[in-house]
Parts: sequence; structure tokens; C-alpha cells
Amino acid sequence: MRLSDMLTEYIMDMLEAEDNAEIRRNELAERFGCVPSQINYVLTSRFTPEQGYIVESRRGGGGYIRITRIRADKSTALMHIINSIGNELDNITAQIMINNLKSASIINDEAARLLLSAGAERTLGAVPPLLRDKVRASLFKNMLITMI
Amino acid sequence: MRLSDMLTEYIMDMLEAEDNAEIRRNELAERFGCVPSQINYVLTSRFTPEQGYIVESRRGGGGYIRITRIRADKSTALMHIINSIGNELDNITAQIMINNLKSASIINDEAARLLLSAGAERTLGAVPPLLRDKVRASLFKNMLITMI
DNA sequence: CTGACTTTGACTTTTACTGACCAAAGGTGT
DNA sequence: ACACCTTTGGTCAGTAAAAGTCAAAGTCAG
Repeated sequence: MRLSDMLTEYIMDMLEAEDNAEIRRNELAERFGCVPSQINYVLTSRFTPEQGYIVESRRGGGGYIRITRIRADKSTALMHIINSIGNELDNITAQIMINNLKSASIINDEAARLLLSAGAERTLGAVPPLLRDKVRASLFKNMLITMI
Repeated sequence: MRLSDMLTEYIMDMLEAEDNAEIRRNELAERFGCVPSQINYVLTSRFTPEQGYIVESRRGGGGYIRITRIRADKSTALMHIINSIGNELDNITAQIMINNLKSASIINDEAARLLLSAGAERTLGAVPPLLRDKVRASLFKNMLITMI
């Protein structure tokens, strides 16, 4: 098996667990008994943005290379969530939903905060209690759909 | 973890509480077991004006280094807007506000879309018409405040 | 055989850290 | 006042520890 393929597999495996893998170039090169620049070759040939990955790195002491898998199915995931929201949505469920979306890196931190504050009980204080879950459902569906 | 990062974190933590952190170079260096000039390195590499910080210092007995975080216009602009929102906010005004914030690049496109859709008439359809402007005002104030 | 893909290694650039030496502010004795 | 010492912080150049680049050499399917 090709060296590049083994390295690719290794990184893919790391990304299996989390969609964020951090490696140290020299260390990895040593483990695979290859030259460090081989790692760069693998990264530029198999982990490109077109293939759904973001590679960030830092040189110098304590440097690193971080590979992030982009969720291409952002829209799919969002549509799924949107469809799962019925006519009403209570705040606890909403909070869980947002946190899930955030930790799956489907939405970013700012969007999460905006959604959470929109759905907060305090924000909807002026809405008659019996209507709140209805309004919250509408808010979330309409806000999430803008992010597709 | 890098020494520089630990020092950065330490200073950031101080700035969390207040916009203003005062340190003594030698003392801090000793606490982290490094040479004093390491502190300067961290300050010049991570607390530059471009990154939104001002560093002032004074030598001699009772000397100090003071790091001040400059709150970018963003917060000021947002606070200004937030304060200008009264108890009620109609949709037209809200739309103008958001577009202004966006064209001044104080908020990004996604945030603008989220705010607009939260305030839309259709989104707030379940809210009794007489309450809508109240709810919209609350929504905007609470959402904008998360972006400060 | 040829062209695309792999592998290698020499050289470059960036970042982190250290230490020797410098500069300024305050304190003190005359 | 002044000279001198102490207590701070500042600078800079050197070393080390990463990662990046690029072109030459190797491999392999068609």
C-alpha cells in the first residue's frame, strides 16, 4: 500500500472520532518513517477544500497542523432540524438543538448565541405564555432557514 | 501547551474581569518560570494595537505594565443601537437598522439574515399584532447584546 | 514509453524562547 | 541640587523548533 494512502487513512481515522484532527508534522513523519514534506503532499493532494477539508497550521516551536472536515451536508442537517420542529418548541429543547448544531460545527458560535437569545424566556417575556412555544418554533424555523 | 499561550491566557483572563490588566514583568516571569523578556515577546506578538490592545509601561521602582483592551467600535456601535431601541420596534425601522449595521460591516451577512428573519412579520405571525413591536424590540435588544 | 502521481531532501520562513546588555524611574546620602 | 545606586522594564541578536516550498528523482498504469 502506498505511503500516501496510509497517511490519508491515518488522518481519516482521526477525523472519524472528531471532525477536527491535530497533528505534528515531524512526529507523524517519524512514525511513518518518511520525510516530513510527505505530510504536506498528502495534505495538499487529499485534504483540499474541494474535498471538504480545511487545513490550518502554525510554524515555530509548538507548531501544529489542524485538519478540519467541513460538513458539506450543512443544508441537509439544517433541513432535518427544521423539519423536526413542529408547531411548538419549548426552550429546553431549543437549547439542546442549538448546542448540538454548534458542537457538530454546523453553525458557528455567533449564530448559536443569536438563536439562543432569540428563544430565551426573557426575550419572549412579552408574549403570552401560552403562545411562547409557538412563537419560538416559528422563530427557529425562520432563522435556521436563512442559514441553509 | 506553549508558554506563550499560557501567558496569553493568563492575561486574557485578567482582561475578562476588567478591560484593564496591570502586571509586574519580573513577578509574572518568575511565576511562570521564564525569563522576563518572554513577557515582552508575548505582549508584542499577541497584544498589539491591531489585535485591539494598548500596552503601557513604566520602569523603575513601582514599575508596571498595563494592558488595555480597546473595545472596537463594534461594541460602541451596537450599544448605541441597543440603547436607541425603546420599548417597541416596528419592522421597517428594524430593517433599516440591520442594513445600516451590515453596510458599516459591524455585523456580517449571516447575522443580518438571522436578525431580519427573527423580526419579520411572518415569523411573528403567532404574536398578537398589538404585541409584535414589543416582542420585536425585545428580540433585537437581546440578540444584538450577544454580539457585543 | 509517457505522463501523472509519489517520494525525497535541500533550503526557506515563521514562531518561540533565552540571555546579555541597555534605559528609565525612583530612592538616598552628601 | 547632585551623584550614585537600586529597581524596574526594553531591546536585540542568537538559537532552536516547528512547518512550507520546490524541484529532482522514482514509480506505475495505460
